[in-house]
Amino acid sequence: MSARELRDLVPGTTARPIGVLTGPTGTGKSDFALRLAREFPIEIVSVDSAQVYRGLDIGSAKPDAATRTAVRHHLLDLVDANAVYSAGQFARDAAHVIADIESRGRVPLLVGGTMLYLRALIGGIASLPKASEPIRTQIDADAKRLGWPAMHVRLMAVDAAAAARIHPNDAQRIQRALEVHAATGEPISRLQAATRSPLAREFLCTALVPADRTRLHAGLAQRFDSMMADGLLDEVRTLYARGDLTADHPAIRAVGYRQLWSHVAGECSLELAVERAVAATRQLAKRQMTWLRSMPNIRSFDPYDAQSFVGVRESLIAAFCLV
RNA sequence: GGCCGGGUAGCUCAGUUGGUAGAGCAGCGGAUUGAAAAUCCGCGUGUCGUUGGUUCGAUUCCGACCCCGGCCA
Repeated sequence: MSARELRDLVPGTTARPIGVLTGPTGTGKSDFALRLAREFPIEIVSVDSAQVYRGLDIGSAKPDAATRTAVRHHLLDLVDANAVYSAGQFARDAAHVIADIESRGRVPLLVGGTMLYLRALIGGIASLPKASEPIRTQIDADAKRLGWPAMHVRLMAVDAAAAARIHPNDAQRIQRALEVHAATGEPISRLQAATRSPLAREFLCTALVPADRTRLHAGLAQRFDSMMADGLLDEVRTLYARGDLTADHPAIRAVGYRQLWSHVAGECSLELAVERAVAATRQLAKRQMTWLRSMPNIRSFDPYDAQSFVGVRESLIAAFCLV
């Protein structure tokens, strides 16, 4: 389908659709994107919650300097490893970067597997207050005293709709809902109901989804081994040696980093840390595939099928061709 | 070769005073709105090493055999 035909199908769409290449970790999304960039005037917009952190290079599979010189990449190395980045920030940053790329006559291609970020950009994310340390500290203190189920009861009193959706054991979401209520006086469920997309654009979503999970699992183990060979442990030691980071920082909670961190901290053997890291990678891939199954209008290809590149290219071409 | 431990879910192990068994991890399914590579929810039939015996009934008791540790020769 040409871009023009697609525009005809979607009344009111004036611009070219935005191409998205996603899929679980370790399926070769970046390689596909780089190949496409040889043929089209593409700039890559990373959709990756770990690659935004400076200092997380090997374990986040961040493209190296040579690759970044050859093809321009965006939304990498945005913040320090001690910072807290977010889906809301991503949606804003991505919208700006896309506008910038297009203003220069180039074509953005979104590449990555952080599905919440993708959803925040495509489907939008409510205008909510950002995280507040003082409020979270207070909520944590109460929770420690009363337990999270009691905090869930408290949430039920101020926001029954949110409480109904959030499990009494889901500390993270209970905390966020209480935080938003404390900061705004409004129930988070009401604010979320007003969600709108920051970009009034169509997205052409294409995914690399392995049909054979056994093969994916073998590939993930292999990829972790090669990250270790590339010096991942030293990278984690360097982060550890800074002294200002803890296991609670989002960057250190990332797959691979978290497990090696606990080894560096003397909590488990390297062998066990590696085994746990590889298992965590499999679990991440599984959760990503769960997101993918529920995403409408997405075209999937098997990364292990040699013909898939052709399909992915065809699938995205309406986003790349100028009209 | 002898003695002692052990052989139960993919892995590590618990348990059944005899009525065919359950935890953690892994795996699988799901949710997902500023931590999301996060967080949370749900899913447990497996020749209870093999084979004889006792018994209404054996994974459980007894015998033999096989395998894995350890000690002794």
